[in-house]
Amino acid sequence: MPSESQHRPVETVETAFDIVDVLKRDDGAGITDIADELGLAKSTVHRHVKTLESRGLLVREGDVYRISTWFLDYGIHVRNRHRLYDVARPKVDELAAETNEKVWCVIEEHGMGVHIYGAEGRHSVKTHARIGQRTYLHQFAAGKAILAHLPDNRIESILEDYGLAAQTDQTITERDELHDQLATIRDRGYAFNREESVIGVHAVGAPIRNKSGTAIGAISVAGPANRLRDDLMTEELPSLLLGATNEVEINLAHS
Amino acid sequence: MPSESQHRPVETVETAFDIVDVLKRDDGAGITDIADELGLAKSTVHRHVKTLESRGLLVREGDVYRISTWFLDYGIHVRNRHRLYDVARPKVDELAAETNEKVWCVIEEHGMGVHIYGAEGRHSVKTHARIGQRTYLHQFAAGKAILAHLPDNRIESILEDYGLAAQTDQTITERDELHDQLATIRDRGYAFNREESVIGVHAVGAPIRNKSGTAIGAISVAGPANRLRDDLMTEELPSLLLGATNEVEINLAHS
DNA sequence: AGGAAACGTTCGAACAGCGGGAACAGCTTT
DNA sequence: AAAGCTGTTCCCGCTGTTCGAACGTTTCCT
Repeated sequence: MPSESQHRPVETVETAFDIVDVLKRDDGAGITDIADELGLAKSTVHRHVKTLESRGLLVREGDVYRISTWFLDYGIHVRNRHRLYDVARPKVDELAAETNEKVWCVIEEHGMGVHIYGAEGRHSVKTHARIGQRTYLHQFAAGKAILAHLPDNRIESILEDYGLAAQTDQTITERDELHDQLATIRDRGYAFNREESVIGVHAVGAPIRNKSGTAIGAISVAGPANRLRDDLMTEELPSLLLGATNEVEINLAHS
Repeated sequence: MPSESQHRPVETVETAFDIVDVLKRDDGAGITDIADELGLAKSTVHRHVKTLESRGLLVREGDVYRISTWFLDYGIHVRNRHRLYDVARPKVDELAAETNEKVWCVIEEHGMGVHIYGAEGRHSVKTHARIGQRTYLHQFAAGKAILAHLPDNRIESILEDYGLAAQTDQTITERDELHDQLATIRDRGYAFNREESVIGVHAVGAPIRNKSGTAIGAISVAGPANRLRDDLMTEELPSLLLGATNEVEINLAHS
């Protein structure tokens, strides 16, 4: 996000979170492993780990340290306090019941899409996505719906920061094509995803905007490509989605 | 948890998490507020906040900084990777459907009970508890079920560390009474909570033990006191619960 | 069994870098 | 117009972090 940055970071804090990241990536590790992986002295890592452990942020489990459930406490707190969560959750549940597909609520943060709540429909695909997952905005329906409804300068700076990495061979990787699609999305008010993030999965996404028209999040419906097609994909789902997002926007304005 | 601790913590890391804690408690704050609350210089707080923000861990929202959804990512990761989660979740869902009450899966960590998954029954009370919530083990059914099935020395050290704080006027605050109850719980295999954590709420909890018999977590059913009583409370629910926890224990052993 | 390797842990010393105060800039308030 | 409040930047001094080496245990290997 920060294009330039003239500030000198607190390196000790960075190493602490580097350690946390290693423990997340490797799903638990010992002192020596961490030290090797980060190029730090064992004693340094040891002191950090003991500090984090004494705060309860890490848990020793046999011969490895793991991230503790304190992060779950922090994370759920963040979600519950988000202005969108309380308003969007019932609508997401409704949509899942109506469509029988997987429905996600996604918010924008630091130029990425974050899945904060998902509801299972009766036939919903066991999806790739998890709560908390971060995805590039150009790679999926909800993300494109958000991206299309951000101010132009933010769109540019996001594309500048993250580029257009491919997830499948259908992912948009050309700037021109993206801008064309964004214009279309702005026109009709919703976005499609045809195997652009996962092969075999289609999705429809619609933005949730604040009073000034800027997207703060989106709701999407995802399902198998062979079920989400024709009128269901192009007419029914968009209409259901827009109904839901409109309600959310109204409730959001009066809260 | 650490009764002794001869190690000197990394103070810079502690202040970083102190800041995170303030932002969680106050639900967002400015630089000056944080500095005042922690007794630090504004410049110090500023550097820390900018460091955390550049990592994406904080988000600036108007004139306050907030904790970001990265913590949700960390937290959900912790939960998903927990050996109990995958095994217990379907059983918790089943129990909620069978009993129509609120069902929780709780694990032990650092001598406290952490709610990692909850399922709504059709009539379930909108409960106090949230995912990620930490509760003293002596204050609720799942906690007492866990506590009863820990090694004696761990029980002692936990009571030493946390004491017996009251949550309601029914909470156990006497050591003798607690030990009596724990013995009973060990005998019959499950625990009751009669308005000990929330007035008007009863619950039944049963432990989930590993091969060596030590509890690693518990499952509980909670509901209004006037519905959870008589045979339902003392016979039916315990029997359903024990069926579920036994299955979980078996699946846990073979995974 | 015995030895070696690998682990987490402790210690002291050295200098990087963290913390603090004061000054600056932008904004609203009075 | 000026005074109050922000967040931000600078630089200096000293604290506290880092590292390497050595210790004590356990595990693995031959």
